[in-house]
Amino acid sequence: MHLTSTSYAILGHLAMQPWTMYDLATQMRRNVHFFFPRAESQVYAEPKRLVEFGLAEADTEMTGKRSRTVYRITEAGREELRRWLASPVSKGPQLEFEGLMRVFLSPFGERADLENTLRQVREEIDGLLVLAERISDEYTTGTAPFQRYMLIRSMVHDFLFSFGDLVDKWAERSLARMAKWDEQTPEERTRAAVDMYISGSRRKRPKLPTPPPHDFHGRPEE
Amino acid sequence: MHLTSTSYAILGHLAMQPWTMYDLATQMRRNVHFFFPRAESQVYAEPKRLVEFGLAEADTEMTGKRSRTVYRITEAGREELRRWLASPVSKGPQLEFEGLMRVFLSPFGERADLENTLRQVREEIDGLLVLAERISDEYTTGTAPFQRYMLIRSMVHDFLFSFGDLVDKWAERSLARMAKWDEQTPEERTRAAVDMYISGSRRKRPKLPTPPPHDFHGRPEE
DNA sequence: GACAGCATGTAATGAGTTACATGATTAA
DNA sequence: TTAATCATGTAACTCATTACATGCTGTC
Repeated sequence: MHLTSTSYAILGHLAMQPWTMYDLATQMRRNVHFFFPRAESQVYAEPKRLVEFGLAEADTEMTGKRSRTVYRITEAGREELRRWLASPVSKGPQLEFEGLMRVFLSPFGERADLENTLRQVREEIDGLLVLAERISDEYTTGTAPFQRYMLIRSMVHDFLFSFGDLVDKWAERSLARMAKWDEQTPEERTRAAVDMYISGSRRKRPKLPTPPPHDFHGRPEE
Repeated sequence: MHLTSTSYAILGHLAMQPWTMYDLATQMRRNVHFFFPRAESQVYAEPKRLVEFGLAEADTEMTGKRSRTVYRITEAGREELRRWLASPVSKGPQLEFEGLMRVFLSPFGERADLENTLRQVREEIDGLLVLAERISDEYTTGTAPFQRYMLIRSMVHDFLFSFGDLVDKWAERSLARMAKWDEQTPEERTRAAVDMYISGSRRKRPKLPTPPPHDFHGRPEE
């Protein structure tokens, strides 16, 4: 039996309480979608594998004519989950950010394209921010379904909100920087870029010369 | 012809200057690895496709007995790149963070496991921080090979450093929160979690009741 | 009577990864 | 002469995605 981290995500959800696959899909969307996205078809495939390995069991009930299969974790499943949680993390945070690739390559397009990209990034990240806000409300007002895990969920929320906020603020200040370009001399623009590098640095030590200025497309200026 | 965003990443690199596939792999690692990771085998497959579509051309030279194939972009390639840069972003930032999944599921394991996970996260993110620092130095001292793109590269750096810093700081403060648990009453722990939710919120409005406290494993306390 | 939501899938496809393989050149 | 780096791949796989398909149930 080979379990992927997707398997453990599902197994972990079953550790909270029994769910139908439909519920599992809903929970995955709500809980982990923004840092562990999986297609629904995956979510529908995994519980069967877990049953196959004896890590979960299925109970089928009837709601009128329609069947409902509820999956629940077994003791072996809990054991396996504990084992996994004690094992080392297999990889660090992976980011896949096409928008940033477009920023990186923006000198080969129009300046307006970069503005559009940054605006689209802000729109895209709004989904995360809205969900985080909603869940935050639920926990603080005591209406969240898993109130009992709040200690830990608040940590996850902390990360997610920080991330969403970072993306939004970054795009915002990048647009603000662009807006200033017109009224800046080439030297001022270059200076601003250097400052960016200096402020985004752990050891804040003084940096030395200022390189010659170039414009948006990378052409020498002055 | 169907180009993926990987194709455009390679095409975009060729827009800077001609490269061998080996160089391309090196550049991808240096420039975009942390927000657009691709296996080397991919990098070696793409240029051939670009040539096939007339977006790039290959020149083979000889270094002694060994052949070197240098790929360069064509006018059609630049055109296609411009077209892509003007098209809408296909997806927002995708995060895949197994470590956070482990945090989310930590109530089903030991507290020590969570500590280990957070420490491993800090170790993992160090690679990004180190690279960002190195490149930052190059640009500010004027020794970077693509100094002319500094205006834009500083935006990319801004994001990347902010992200790395966020991950590191988040793991750090989470460990700090855990360390305090022992000397806190259940109410204080719960209060701290609620505060986390409130501070990680865009509209800072007062929140209402404090729900009953639970311990790390989600068991009711007091 | 219609529509949103519940519930469960399959089939085809594909992009990308892992692991391996090979040999030349250059600097220490 | 040994190791690092240059240089270029292939084969097998696998995880996951997209798109589609079906039909029931409860509510407005």
